[in-house]
Amino acid sequence: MTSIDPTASSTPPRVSERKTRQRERIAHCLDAASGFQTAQQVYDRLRGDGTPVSLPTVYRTLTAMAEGGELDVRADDGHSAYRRCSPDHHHHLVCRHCGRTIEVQAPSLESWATTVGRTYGFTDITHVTEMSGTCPDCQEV
Amino acid sequence: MTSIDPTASSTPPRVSERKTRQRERIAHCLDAASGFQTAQQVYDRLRGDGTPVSLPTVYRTLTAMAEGGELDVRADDGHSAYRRCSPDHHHHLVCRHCGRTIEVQAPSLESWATTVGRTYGFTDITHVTEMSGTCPDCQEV
DNA sequence: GTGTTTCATGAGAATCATTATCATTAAGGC
DNA sequence: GCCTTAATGATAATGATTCTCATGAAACAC
Repeated sequence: MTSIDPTASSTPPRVSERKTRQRERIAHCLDAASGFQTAQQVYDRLRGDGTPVSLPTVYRTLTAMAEGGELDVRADDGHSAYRRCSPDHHHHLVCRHCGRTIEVQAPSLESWATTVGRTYGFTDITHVTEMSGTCPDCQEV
Repeated sequence: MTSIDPTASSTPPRVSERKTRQRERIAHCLDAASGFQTAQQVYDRLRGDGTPVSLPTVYRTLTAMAEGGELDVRADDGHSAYRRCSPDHHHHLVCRHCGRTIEVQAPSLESWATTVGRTYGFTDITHVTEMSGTCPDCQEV
């Protein structure tokens, strides 16, 4: 009944990612910004640059990138904001005034987190640290 | 034209917080849960308990509590989720399966964050750390 | 280069969480 | 108990995000 026709070309499930101009531009827009951006901001910026793109495409692309681990997501008031994030583990130091973001490596934190987790019987520990402060440029009054 | 009547009683701006049954119940609902809850979840739960409350009230109360620093906010997919959070500084250890949350004190982290921030010229450093893992109860297969 | 397949895009509508409006209710102080 | 005023609830409105489906363009085979 449910036998599969062996002559049929069994197309393996493919999750291809076609390279389109829109995706390139969206990725580039995220690279250029140092902080979080909402989908609407990315959209406005691209339209301002003369890149033809639609809002649904921006949403789709951002969501896909976030699922692929390329982006950090944050709740910014009622809506989501996205930030480029290198795949290797690290932490962030964010200026709370201008939004400038610095990625920080912190090997000592890794072992610390694992130790703390073990204390409570937790395994498979991962962690995220965000630091906020005032950056040098924003300290001048 | 636009002069203000000096005889009018100049009521000073007051920000009082009246104690109502709804607010008590919402706060209690947050205390009872160990993890994040959305406004809708809080609403459903209270209605299930027979507490008469409206969705706008839940939203208003959660927003007010979050602004008052009593709650943590997180983007859960498209909507916001709230979690009770004691006012003194601490960190969280969250089970990624059942959502159970443990608050962890970590004095050494404080000085570490400040040091890292200073390295980059940042001042007034604050930080947030979230650890995820598998709790003992969820490890049994 | 041309044809074919299939995924990505865009325009618009639809969905759904969240917020605003406003009449009504009930705290808190007298 | 009365008064003032903030809180609530019902409903509508807002607005971000997602869905639908027809069209356009990559990727690939020939």
